[in-house]
Amino acid sequence: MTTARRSDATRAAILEAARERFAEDGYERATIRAIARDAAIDPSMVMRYYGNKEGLFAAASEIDLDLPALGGLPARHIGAVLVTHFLDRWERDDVLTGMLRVGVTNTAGAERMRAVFAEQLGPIARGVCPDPAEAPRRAALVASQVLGMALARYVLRLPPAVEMSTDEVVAWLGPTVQRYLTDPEP
Amino acid sequence: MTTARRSDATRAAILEAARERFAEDGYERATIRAIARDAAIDPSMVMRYYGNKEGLFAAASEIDLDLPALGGLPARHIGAVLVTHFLDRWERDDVLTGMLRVGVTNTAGAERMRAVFAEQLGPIARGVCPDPAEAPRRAALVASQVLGMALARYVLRLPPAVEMSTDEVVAWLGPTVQRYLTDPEP
DNA sequence: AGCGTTGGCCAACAAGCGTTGGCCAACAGT
DNA sequence: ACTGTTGGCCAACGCTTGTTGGCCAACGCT
Repeated sequence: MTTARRSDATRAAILEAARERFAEDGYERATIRAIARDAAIDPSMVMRYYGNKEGLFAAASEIDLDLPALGGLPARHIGAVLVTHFLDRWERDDVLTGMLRVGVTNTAGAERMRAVFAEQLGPIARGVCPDPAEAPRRAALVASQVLGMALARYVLRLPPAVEMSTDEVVAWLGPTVQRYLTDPEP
Repeated sequence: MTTARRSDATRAAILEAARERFAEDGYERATIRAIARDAAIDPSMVMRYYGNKEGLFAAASEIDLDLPALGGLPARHIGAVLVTHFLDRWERDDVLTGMLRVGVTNTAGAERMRAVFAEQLGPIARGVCPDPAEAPRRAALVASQVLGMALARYVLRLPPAVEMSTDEVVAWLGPTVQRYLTDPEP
């Protein structure tokens, strides 16, 4: 077991600043110098602790969608529950917005997103959709709608998407997600 | 009327190279030097003709979704027609992928996207949805699903989304878009 | 008290960026 | 043929970036 180091606070501060900057500015415009300034330390410390910018990004983008277990749930409510959860998760902090920003411009970021959805949304789809072999496709459909709304609402900020209440979003997207997961193939 | 200049070919070459680079790399990583190299001219020419990088981007991102007139169409096919058209438009060239990439990291890019969807998708929604006052919201919902699929399929390249045929995508997304446009509010 | 280890800053590097201004050849009008 | 205009390249500028290595103070152990 590893004992606590004196530098752990600094490491954490760097990571937090990095997450914020990556989320706000995307990979290229989030400079190590700006991150270091936010964390109130010298840029060289970032290098010392995380090797290089890619390493920092890898450390800063460990993402947990934190999806709920859907075990005892009535099958026909899954869509609404899932959309509700995604909205919550998206508004809790800006890690997911960051993932989206970085995934779009950076190869490593895109790879990370593929992994996150395959590992965390895939199993859920496998649990509820009619034919487990179709689970990846159905998960991708759900991802397309959920990510699309996140894009419109939190990144592009299309005014009508921003103005909708979370209840309205759930009412509109819930049935869509529900259909993608549980309806027979069209 | 303005007469043709000798430099028009160069101007066009720059614009084409710019579109490609912006689409592939996003705003920051699409450097003027790289664009000039692609167009086989000197970087300073880009400045001469387009003022600065922002001006070049503005000129390179004049976007036409080229949406069809839906006049005589049976109302219940609108969803499928629209999705089909978007897929076509998206695969015809990489202007839209570029718009997406840049819209995510660049303020001017996001602004451009808001304008494009408000001006080109808005009117269509106004024409077919029950209450014209709800048109912007419904257009935003359609945008969220269409952009989300584009994101998953052409930018993040989630494998299941890439592997689906266009027919399958239309079969799944068509009803969603249809519902967003014409169903009564939930 | 002495000494190795750790945490941190400073100064600098090479590379790449957007951008500028000057120079030269090819053209067009007279 | 002469001259003004246009199209183009070259070389440089000031700046920012990621990254490196050396130096110093604070700590923890014996």
